[in-house]
Amino acid sequence: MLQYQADLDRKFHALADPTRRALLERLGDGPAAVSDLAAPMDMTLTAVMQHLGVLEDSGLVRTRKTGRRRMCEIDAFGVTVVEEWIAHRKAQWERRFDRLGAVVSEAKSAREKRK
Amino acid sequence: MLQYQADLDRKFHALADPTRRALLERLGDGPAAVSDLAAPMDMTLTAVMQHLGVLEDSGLVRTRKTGRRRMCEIDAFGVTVVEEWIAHRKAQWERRFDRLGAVVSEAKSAREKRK
DNA sequence: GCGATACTTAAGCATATGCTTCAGTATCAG
DNA sequence: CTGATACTGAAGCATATGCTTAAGTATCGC
Repeated sequence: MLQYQADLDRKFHALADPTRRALLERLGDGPAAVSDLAAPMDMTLTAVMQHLGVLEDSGLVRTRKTGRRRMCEIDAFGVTVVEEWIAHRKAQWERRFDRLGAVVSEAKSAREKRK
Repeated sequence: MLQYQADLDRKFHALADPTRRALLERLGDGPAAVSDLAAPMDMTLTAVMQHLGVLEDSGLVRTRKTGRRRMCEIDAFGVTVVEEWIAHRKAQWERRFDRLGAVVSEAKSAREKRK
């Protein structure tokens, strides 16, 4: 549970940066090497490497070294926890709205009866 | 578009903290005053207020002052952008997997033909 | 009115984040 | 072999974050 929270922390944090989201979008088209990812970015290779480090630690991206290049790719299952957390929250809110709705219609039918 | 990115930044950042996620879960049961939210937390009221400030700035929570109390509630539409961003990414990855699948089956039928 | 309640504001502080530069090390290509 | 390429690692630095304490202000309940 503690580990679960830490995982969500890392994943939401990883997603909370426009550069990292751009990297994920680029990686959505397919695997790429660090320098390919860095080329269009307006910052140093080192900075991009650090962002990739955050993404990898969060489990959203996997990388492996081949020769002198490090290939990066999306870990498609990485976002699942995030998706599920949001889905659960929405379900909770909707249950509440349903109950509110029930109360409202009860009140309404009570008014009907008095007629 | 710039504003869109900043909005995602704020929302993902707001969600990247266990205390703030706990506040959202609590608010999922219905509106509550700041001190009610702070009571079960292991930190000062001021700290909880600051977390609520982050949540409100991000558009995930709305608050209004009634008397000396400040009531807080979920803004159910606040997460929509976040949900959609994730949905779009997943769709992108899946399109890619489909194309990969197509390539694989083309190669396979090419092998079949050679038989 | 007046003390208790519910925030509010400001300041301070330790740590984390997002960058940079610079000096490596490990491949690869000719 | 040798120079270019592709990272890697360590510092350093400005700003942001997550907290705290302390001193307000504005209701509320008796």
